[in-house]
Amino acid sequence: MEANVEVVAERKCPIETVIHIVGGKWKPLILWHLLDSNKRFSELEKLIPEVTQKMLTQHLRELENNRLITRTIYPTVPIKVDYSLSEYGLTLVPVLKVMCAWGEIHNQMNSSVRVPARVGVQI
Amino acid sequence: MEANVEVVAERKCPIETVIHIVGGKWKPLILWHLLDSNKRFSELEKLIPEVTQKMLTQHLRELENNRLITRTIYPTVPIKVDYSLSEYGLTLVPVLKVMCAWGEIHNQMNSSVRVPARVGVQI
DNA sequence: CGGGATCCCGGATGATACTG
DNA sequence: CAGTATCATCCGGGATCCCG
Repeated sequence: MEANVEVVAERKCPIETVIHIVGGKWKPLILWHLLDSNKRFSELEKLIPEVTQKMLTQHLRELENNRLITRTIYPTVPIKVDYSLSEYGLTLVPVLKVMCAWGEIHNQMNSSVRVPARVGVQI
Repeated sequence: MEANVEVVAERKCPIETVIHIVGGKWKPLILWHLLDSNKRFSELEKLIPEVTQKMLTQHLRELENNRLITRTIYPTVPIKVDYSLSEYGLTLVPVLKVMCAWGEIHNQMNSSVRVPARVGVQI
């Protein structure tokens, strides 16, 4: 990671902005767990067993750089770090809730119905 | 694309579902434009000049398979096809709106403020 | 404990040419 | 017009090892 500032590309479509910010493979889960309470690095590892350390670190960094989460370092030995939603991150919560609600409905629909693809209306 | 039904993976976090559905590189833009009105394939190409035909087709197919959009074929010569939000797709609109609203605010913030990355609170 | 540094793969994306 | 087919490329993500 060369530059210390993230280049915020010009996104004409604000939806893309949101996708870019919460769209990483593990970011929804991370935010999901932080929604509950602050979490240490090792706690997140346990809560999301499939994630590798590298990806957890990387996604936490991105969320941090986007100011959604706060990283607090306790310079004890051994070191302790915990992550929490920032004030700004909290403003995203309603958005996440709405997404969740729709996602749940969609999941339910698709658990019962197999999607018949490519129907293709003809006129 | 082998199977004609999409395997809907078990997603514990509904946010991931939404990301999966609208998170393709070009999907937000496509939906964005369809939000306005029905669009023909060639219209979408003009509205999103950077997309290749292949990717436009692919993402339209995925949106169609997820039932968010409807593909209507007019077998004229030359053929005419147009895409529109389906009824189900319309249920996603409020979600998109909320995402848009937050995304716009975030974009404005980041257009004026350069993000100072990795502040790292110490205690 | 909480990472960083490297190497690597596969799927996502792109470029180009062709077609019903 | 609205795609499909093929080949090339890029990059997110994983595996592994190392470090203060």
